[in-house]
Amino acid sequence: MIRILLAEDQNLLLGAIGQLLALEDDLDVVGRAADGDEARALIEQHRPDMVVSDIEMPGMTGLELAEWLAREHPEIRVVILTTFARPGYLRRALEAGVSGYLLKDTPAEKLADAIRRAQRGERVIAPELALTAFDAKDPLTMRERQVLRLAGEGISNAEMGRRLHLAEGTVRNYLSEAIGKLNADNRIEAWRIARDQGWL
Amino acid sequence: MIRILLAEDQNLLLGAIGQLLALEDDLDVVGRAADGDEARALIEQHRPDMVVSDIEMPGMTGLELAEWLAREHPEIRVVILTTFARPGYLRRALEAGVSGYLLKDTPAEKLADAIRRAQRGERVIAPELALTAFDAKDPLTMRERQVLRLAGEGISNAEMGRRLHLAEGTVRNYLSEAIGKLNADNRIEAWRIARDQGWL
DNA sequence: CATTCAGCGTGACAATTGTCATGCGCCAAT
DNA sequence: ATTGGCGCATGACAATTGTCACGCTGAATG
Repeated sequence: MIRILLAEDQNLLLGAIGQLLALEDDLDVVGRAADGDEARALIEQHRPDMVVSDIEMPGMTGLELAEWLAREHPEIRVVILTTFARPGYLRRALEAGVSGYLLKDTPAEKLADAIRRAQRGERVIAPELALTAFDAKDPLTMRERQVLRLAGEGISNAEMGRRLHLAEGTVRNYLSEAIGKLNADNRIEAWRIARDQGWL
Repeated sequence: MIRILLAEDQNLLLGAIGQLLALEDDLDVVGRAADGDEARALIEQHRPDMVVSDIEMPGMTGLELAEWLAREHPEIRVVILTTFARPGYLRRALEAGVSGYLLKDTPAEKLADAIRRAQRGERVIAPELALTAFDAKDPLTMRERQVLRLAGEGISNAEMGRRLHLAEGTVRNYLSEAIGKLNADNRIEAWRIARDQGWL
């Protein structure tokens, strides 16, 4: 019997796959969490064999959860289940030692099977992603990432300077660096590229 | 027996709620589609009592599907099931005469119930949205919408001018209009506001 | 049928954004 | 102990973006 904890912020999906997995007789869903912090609490309480988690959740993300598990409970396997085929996410997940990385458009029938394979020690990666895993490495520095994130929200250079305690010119410089590194033509394009790679 | 057709591009969710609904003995899932066009074909074929559809799908969106159903098969009820609490989406859905508008973070248990109520003729709206339905109406003109969409992809004014066969100054003007109407400070903020309202 | 008004289109000018050269400190490799 | 590279920080200058005043059209209103 594989004891599973689910973390997924979309309630409908949380409930639906919960029921789906509960129908399998070798799987037992011991807990359901709607965000990373709740997941962590339930993990301490139930000590499941495996955590199946979304990435983008309020509070602690699935990647942070995976990294925390690798440190604190390395015996608990992790399967990431996400909408986003972002290379940077996969890379980070693999670096956290996850056993699986599946996309939410996997057919439902395959999920239980993937979980079993992961539990047996196999590493289960969505085939669309297996290739792209090791292409580009994040070239951004912390400062560049900061300004890019803010730029994506439509914040002006002047305002960024104020928030980060930098001269406006400095902010412009980081943005320009980022735009250059990402081969973009402006901040918006740069932001989209970085986001799609999972670098923000 | 309520005969249902599901349209949802996230396969996992499509399969999971399909199974979930099939467990109810007064509900029958007669077809599953992964995009709007497939949904339309299956509707012609099966003539379900109700269509449960996502909004953002490749090809024909759920809103377009709802509008088409209102014209071609007004007897078929529509329930929209989406991630996005965007007022503009709800408004448009209601104008297409849908019977329900639910968010994907509804607990799974409530879904079947909402479907039954919708089938009985009730109009089921996610409570978070019931209020916001009739606040702001889309103030954008077609041109403004066009340039805003392109701006959101990081396209420069010059390039937009080329694509739309307009002088660069004209493009700048539409953007400026849009920024003004939306009370934004720049194109990015304007784009985000419009998108969050469901106006793009 | 005159008038008003909204949408489309434009260019001049102002403000913001992007690029580049430069300097500083730190650390790792010679 | 140097040297070279990288990240951080800045300002001058160039390019792009944002604002405004304006003209044109057609549809709606009186």
